[in-house]
Amino acid sequence: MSDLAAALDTVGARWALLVVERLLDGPQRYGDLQRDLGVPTNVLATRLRELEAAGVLTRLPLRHNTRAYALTDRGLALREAIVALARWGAEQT
Amino acid sequence: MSDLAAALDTVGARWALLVVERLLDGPQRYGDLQRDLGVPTNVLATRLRELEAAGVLTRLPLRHNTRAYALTDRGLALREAIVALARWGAEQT
DNA sequence: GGTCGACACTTGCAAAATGCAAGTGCGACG
DNA sequence: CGTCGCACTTGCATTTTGCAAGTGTCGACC
Repeated sequence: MSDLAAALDTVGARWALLVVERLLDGPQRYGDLQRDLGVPTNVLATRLRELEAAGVLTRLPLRHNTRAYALTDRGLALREAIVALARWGAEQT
Repeated sequence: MSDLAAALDTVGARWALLVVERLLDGPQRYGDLQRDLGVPTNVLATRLRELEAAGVLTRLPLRHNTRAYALTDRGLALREAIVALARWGAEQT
């Protein structure tokens, strides 16, 4: 499997990169991600589980039933790729 | 819609970026893409149609019922993003 | 002139992913 | 004790993806 295929295998699912992009601004809570992105709640829960399993993000317990999601170093390393893709998306010629 | 969401809207579908990556090496024929990538033929046909409609690639007629797919400038502009993603995928720490 | 093979798809259908709406558990607060 | 906010889960319809087989066309060969 090529390197690109490997990358897409972990962050190629729908909403995955958008979640990571949102977390580039710092840790966010579940409800914030849901409202900001408009992602269906069950899909968000699935993605967060997958991205955590892939070592892209971690859960930070805040209070009782409140936690925040934060990028790991591996997650932060996606910044370049996300910026490149976003710039391409902005060039609607 | 954010720039990233716009980008993913056109190249976020499964196999789309892998097709583009393959075309970075130069124009390829349908059968080549299919064999090299292992993508299901109906999905490949759909992606090529979508990517052509999005202005990412064009069809080059070669002989009778043979044509090649080549990236447009807009398609070539994806190189940076693809390289960044592939490098991230290669860093399996 | 008929047959065969290569090429680029299309079609039919099953499986998986996604989306929507409603429901669940649980601690805090009144 | 009841209600609220938060982080999910669950059930089900819709869409996407994948697999296998079939179609049309043209050139080469017999």
